[in-house]
Amino acid sequence: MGTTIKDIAKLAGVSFSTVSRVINNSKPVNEELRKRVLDVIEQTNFRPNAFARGLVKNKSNTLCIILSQIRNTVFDEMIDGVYTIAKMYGYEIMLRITEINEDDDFNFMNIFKEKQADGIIIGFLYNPAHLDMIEDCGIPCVLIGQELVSESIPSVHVDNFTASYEAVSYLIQKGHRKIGMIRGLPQETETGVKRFQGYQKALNDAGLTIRHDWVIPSGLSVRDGMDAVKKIIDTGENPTAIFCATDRMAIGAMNYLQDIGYEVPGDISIVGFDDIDMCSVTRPKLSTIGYSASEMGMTAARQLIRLIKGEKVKGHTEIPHHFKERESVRSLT
Amino acid sequence: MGTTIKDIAKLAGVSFSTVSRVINNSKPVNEELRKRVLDVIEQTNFRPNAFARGLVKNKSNTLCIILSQIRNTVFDEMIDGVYTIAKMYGYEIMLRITEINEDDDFNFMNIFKEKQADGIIIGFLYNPAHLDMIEDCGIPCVLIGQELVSESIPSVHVDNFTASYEAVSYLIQKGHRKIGMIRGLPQETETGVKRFQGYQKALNDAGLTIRHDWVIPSGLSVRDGMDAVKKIIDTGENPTAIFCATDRMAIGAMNYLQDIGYEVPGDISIVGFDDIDMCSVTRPKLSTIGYSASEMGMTAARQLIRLIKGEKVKGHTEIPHHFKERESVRSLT
DNA sequence: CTGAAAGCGCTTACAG
DNA sequence: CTGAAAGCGCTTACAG
Repeated sequence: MGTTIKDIAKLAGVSFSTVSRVINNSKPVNEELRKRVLDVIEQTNFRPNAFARGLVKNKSNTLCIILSQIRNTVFDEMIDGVYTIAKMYGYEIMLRITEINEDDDFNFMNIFKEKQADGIIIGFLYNPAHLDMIEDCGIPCVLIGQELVSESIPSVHVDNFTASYEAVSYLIQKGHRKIGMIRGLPQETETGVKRFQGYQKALNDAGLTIRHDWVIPSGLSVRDGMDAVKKIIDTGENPTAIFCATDRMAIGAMNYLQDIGYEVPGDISIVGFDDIDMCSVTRPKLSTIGYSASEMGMTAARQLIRLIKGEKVKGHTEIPHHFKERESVRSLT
Repeated sequence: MGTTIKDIAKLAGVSFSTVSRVINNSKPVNEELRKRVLDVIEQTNFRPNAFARGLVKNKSNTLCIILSQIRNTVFDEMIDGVYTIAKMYGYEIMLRITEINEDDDFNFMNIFKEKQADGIIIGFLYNPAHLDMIEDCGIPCVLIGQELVSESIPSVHVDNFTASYEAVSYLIQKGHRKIGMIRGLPQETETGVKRFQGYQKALNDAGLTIRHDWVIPSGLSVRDGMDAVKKIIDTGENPTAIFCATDRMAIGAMNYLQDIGYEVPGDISIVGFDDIDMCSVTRPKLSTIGYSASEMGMTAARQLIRLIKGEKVKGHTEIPHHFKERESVRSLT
């Protein structure tokens, strides 16, 4: 358990500089010595201490991912993507789940200062002002899923605004005029804001006005979606369609409506966002906006690794989206 | 960026031993000096290098979680639970996703040998023989979600066997005699094996024989569930009920059956396992076995931290389960 | 190609 | 209560 390079050196009858060299393949070493060292390492099952190595090399070979939450999001897929790439390049992954409103909020930078990670993928940023601080520190870092504008910090995301615009325009094209929205809590994510703005723009462009009591800020879970539609129904007048900022909300909404005797899409049409696997399994199947979350994760990881290596990185990468027409929207025309 | 303890010491006009002492609160320090040091730390935004600290203290304050996959599982909730507790005790979290059949398989021990983590939560173990090696190494480690027997390695899991037994017994009690199962790939998890054994026992106890062409090994996703149920239908004779090892499989199965014109539960009843949020949102709502995955994560984290601290830990913790009766089972009596 | 030495940034006995 | 010194386990110039 406490084997060190010195032990290996002694057993192999060489200096520990030599051991280090064969471990790192950093300098040519006589074949015979190399073999001796390798044998001993094999036998003792030796692994060099990452602290000592990190201390001198000043890098940890780990990537940190900062999230607000892992449940009810599409982050599991993203993490999967990040992991796939990280592994290829020999990086480990560290997770940091920072709840909103926590003092912990900006402390994630410490993980970098402490050298625990070589770079950070930020899936969530409460305070955009922090961007400046990150820029100043020169920390290798990429934003994922968010569209905060920063010249120097790369980001990977879908064009939430356009995607939402298209989805709502689709509803309008299908003859809908009374369109509500279940949106993310505006304090929480830029993503949520963009999705709302796309909705807003689509309505405006069609000459429709927003009914603010049909726009419900909500948490992201199925349960939250249920609660949110209820509020819309409680206004006493129903929209003919509801655009939801996430599929989970949409599925919750659909479920609640059906539970109280409405037909979807007969009475009210529903559109979601994310295209999670459950969308094709609800009745009716959910029309939604699809994109690849794992692709997002992979791209973000690639960018970050380049950044760590000091390479130049293209500023913002857009992950393609597409509207998935299924069964949850009724044509009114 | 390169601030060290020495810099702080110089700025505060004290020795760096003193700086270290105020940082760690390890020894009494004169109030005035302490304040001076604290001020400088505040100003410079200093954080001690984790490598150096880890090197001397020989601990990393991080917990590693080993998983086979994060998608299509209940691991996002578990991770959430682990995180909650880890944070309370000042631990960071490191993720390791080890695909099955990888040479990487057992290499996860390296992460411990390299001192990257103080302990490991194993959510997946390909080769039970590895348990012995873990025991031998004396690595603080707890098994989560798995029921591999080991005297010395604690585990946290639901009683998969009993839970499955109860679910299938419920079906039998409802008058079902022809009961199929969509199970996990037997090579993959102990969990899957236990769930199958519960099914087996329930059938045996009721004097029913298993029709092996109605038992389909399958991946865990919705899509996999669809494919699996197709195989059952393709036998030409239908069971009246199908027990599925995960909700996702169950939801996929239900969906496929409905797509090809069957009624659930009219023609075929379906039962799942996990009680994910989507269960109450399908039509019909899915009857399933519920338990708290985040509770599992929390318990595992607590056990692991105790283990790390050298405290005695109770061997195996069972997370309670309960059958959730909803709408996907028809009574045949 | 190889070894002895310095140093990475901390913590912690050891003196005082 | 405080400082100087040793040491944690590596890597990497520096000589040879």
